[in-house]
Amino acid sequence: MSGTDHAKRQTLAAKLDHLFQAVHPRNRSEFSYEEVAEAIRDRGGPTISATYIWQLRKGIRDNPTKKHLEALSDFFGVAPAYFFDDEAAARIDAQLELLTALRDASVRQLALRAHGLSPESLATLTDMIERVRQLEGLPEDDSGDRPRSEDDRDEV
Amino acid sequence: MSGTDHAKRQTLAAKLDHLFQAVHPRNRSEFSYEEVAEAIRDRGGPTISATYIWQLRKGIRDNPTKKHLEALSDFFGVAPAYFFDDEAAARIDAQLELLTALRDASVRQLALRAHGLSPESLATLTDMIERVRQLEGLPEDDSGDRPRSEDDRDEV
DNA sequence: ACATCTGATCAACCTGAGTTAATGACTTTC
DNA sequence: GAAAGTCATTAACTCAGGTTGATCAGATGT
Repeated sequence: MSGTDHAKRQTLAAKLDHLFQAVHPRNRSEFSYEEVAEAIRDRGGPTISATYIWQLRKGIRDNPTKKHLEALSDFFGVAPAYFFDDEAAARIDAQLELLTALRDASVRQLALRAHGLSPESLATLTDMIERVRQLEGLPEDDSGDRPRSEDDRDEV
Repeated sequence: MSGTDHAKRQTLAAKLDHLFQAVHPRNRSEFSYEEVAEAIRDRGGPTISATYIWQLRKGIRDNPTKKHLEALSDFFGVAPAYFFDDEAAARIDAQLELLTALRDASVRQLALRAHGLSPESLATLTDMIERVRQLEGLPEDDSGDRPRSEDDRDEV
């Protein structure tokens, strides 16, 4: 809200933590640090130790090198800008949120069945869902976002 | 033109070199390494040595840390993505090229006078300029870009 | 209850990112 | 034309970025 300067409030650790939570294979828990490290090595990236990834996530180390930033952003399927620009991070987070939602098989099913309905019907249904959310005591939606799929990763 | 994968051909050194050439104060030559280092320190950035900036530009060192990338991109007035994504770099380069052109007082004058002319007249004039370029043996233009000014730096 | 495995955390260590100080080339000034 | 200044380049060194190996906590099996 305050705005003397533009960025930096969201720490690297927080962003990386968010990525761990948001992107991981279906019906599995988060990636382990070892898995991430190994996957990065395998796909031709630089060597990176599991411990170091942990340190970054916990905030013990911030300030990784260019190559490690590239490797991590590549692995999690986000642009390197994610770790710099907070605005870009917010935009990407919106997409990640969608992907997180789609990990729920029922939600996925619902989305698939909704495809092809008329705009009017969709609007009505969205209204109804909002009504139900209220009944269940869930938070209101305030995001005016539009999903985009640029490059599907195998894991989501 | 070839396109097995998408990025990385443009080295960090080349990009930094480009920045040095493109952005510097009017009627002055490039910034010295000491000037850049000092300016970065002064504006509250991390400490960075002139020698190191030189090493990065010459390609002796690539792989700077996050903080140094932020500092450099901030100083030159480009997004950090400039050093990562080649596509973003190309876009930003188009803007920088314009700014470089506008350092020439005559070109600036020409641009100002052209403002307000009808699209037809502008098209005709652009054609004529292209003709003159050919006569003078200058390279053809192949970019279909549109300038944008997002944030004017005091030096250009 | 014990053995084994897997993954997070800790602590000691090592390498390369980044600095400092010296050298040389090239101007400028008195 | 010698002195003083500026800036790119080199080489030697320091320290923080990053690794390795050990330890701890929980899960799973027998």
